[in-house]
Amino acid sequence: MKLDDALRAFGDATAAAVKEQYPEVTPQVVFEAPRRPEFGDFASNVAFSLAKVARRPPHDVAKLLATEVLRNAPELGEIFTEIVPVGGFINLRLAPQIWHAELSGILRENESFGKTPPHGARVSLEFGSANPTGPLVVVQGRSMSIGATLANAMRFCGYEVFVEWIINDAGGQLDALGRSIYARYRQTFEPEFPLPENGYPGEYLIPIALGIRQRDGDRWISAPEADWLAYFSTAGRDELVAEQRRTAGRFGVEYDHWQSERELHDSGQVSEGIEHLRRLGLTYEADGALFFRATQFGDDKDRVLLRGDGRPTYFCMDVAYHYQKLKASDRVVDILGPDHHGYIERIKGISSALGYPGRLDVIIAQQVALMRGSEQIAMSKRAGEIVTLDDILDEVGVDAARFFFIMLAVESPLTFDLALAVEKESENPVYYVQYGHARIASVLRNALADDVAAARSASLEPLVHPSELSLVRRLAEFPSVVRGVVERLAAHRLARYARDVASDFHQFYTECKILTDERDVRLARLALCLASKNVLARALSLAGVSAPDSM
RNA sequence: GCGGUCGUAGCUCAAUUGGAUAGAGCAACAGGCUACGAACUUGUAGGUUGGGGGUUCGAGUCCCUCCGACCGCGCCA
Repeated sequence: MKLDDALRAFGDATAAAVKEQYPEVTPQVVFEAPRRPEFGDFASNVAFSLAKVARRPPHDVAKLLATEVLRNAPELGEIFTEIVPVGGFINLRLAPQIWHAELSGILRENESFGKTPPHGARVSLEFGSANPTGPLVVVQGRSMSIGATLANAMRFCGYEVFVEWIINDAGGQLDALGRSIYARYRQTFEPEFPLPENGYPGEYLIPIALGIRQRDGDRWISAPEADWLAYFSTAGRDELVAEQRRTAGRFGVEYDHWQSERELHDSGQVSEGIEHLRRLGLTYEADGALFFRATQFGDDKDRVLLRGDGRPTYFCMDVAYHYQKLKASDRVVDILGPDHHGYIERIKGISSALGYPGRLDVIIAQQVALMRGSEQIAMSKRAGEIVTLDDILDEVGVDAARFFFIMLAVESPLTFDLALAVEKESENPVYYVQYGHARIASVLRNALADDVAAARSASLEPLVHPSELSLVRRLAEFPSVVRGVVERLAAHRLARYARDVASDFHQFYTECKILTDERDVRLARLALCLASKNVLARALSLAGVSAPDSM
């Protein structure tokens, strides 16, 4: 019998017992995994919800239900080695053969274990987006790691996922970029030529300026700004976006769509969004500007769509952009930086206003502070002291970066210790997990090839040691962990789970010799190794981290 | 001032949306390789979940109120 069937059988029997005792209620019997292993494999808290109706303390109700269930369905006693009422909970422990069946299922499904077949639901995910005015920095690394992990987990759960990047190339900042590059261009002729105020002082613009000089020589020196501005800013945008794409690719993150903000304006999608809001009666004019009635949707202020001079605001563009995304998807998720949380109400207001309430989730990825050991790394854009994502990848590698960035819940500020991330020691969680995988691979190398082949269909009966059963139980959690990651948009659970799997494996390894002389035990343990390796590799790959066979 | 997020072991963080005696890692202390990778593992110690009040069978989680930290409050993007 399978685990799900066993739990369903117990749930049905419990529901029947409740019906019998308290005909007026139709209970929902759900099971949760208790925190402490002593409480068994699963527990139900039905008794708590019945306490009021029953006019008896939860513990008595639990006790009654437990005995009733066993009386009505004595065969459950075979499947559950323990059915104990404790303080209102009904704790269940499953017989080893249920776990054996679970393990053979994991082996059979192999790489698709935990995977949900495509069901057609579409999700749009936007993350990482940065202004096209410079290289990507740490905070985008965090946003991309979380976003890409969520995207992987969603695909694994059968969603059709669109990963999007928005290029903020329509505002005044692009003019500032153009002027900054122009200044760098002029400096190749007159070193004293000043950088513009509110410009971008980073030296990364110099190569772009040199490129222009190489192509065009001195033809822009005496030209008026109106002639060169669009040319310089567009050239800068193109180069910098290409650079950002390259970094994202190096980071293992693939985007389905790079959406230019200008394009949204040029294609008329912005006007379309405005018209839509106008038709819904959600706009009004005041002081020569067009406002969106954001206060109707929880914002503390109405927001400007079109300025007094008729130019659309950034928010206006975002309305249009989200309108497109909401039309095309069943769920839309934005991951924004910490300075944007004042923006959440506004953007969620759009979702409701456009007729898609509850479809939009906005996650704020909190700040990342950089350390190297005990030394704090200052980052000041103004002084040009920027630590780029590329710098970090050079220093710690993709695996450590991807793993560190998803380790914490998004809403917690993250301190990224570069020294720790390269440490090949126990305190580095990436190596801990990867070591687990490499260790399994090593055991499998040492085993006879025939044994490994035979293990896939071997009898699992010999697996009775607590550390063996704990490991199986852990592996069996994988599908629900991935589902939890998707439902709660909580990528950190995957990192934590990978750690737990590695930990349970190490404990099993320490307590049980795998390559023993007894063939049936050896094969069963090799089967457990195969399943563990598979689940570990799966979890790591969803996180974008490699699973090495040796290190 | 208004609004948001947060405050959990010495440090860094979890806690399955209200469940049991709040859990991990690191650091500290004491153990374990004539066993496949010791990059591992076992144990000990460490807590009034910022303070106070409330809601109920039950609160780290929900409500109120203080304290503290970070952030937002443009016809910027």
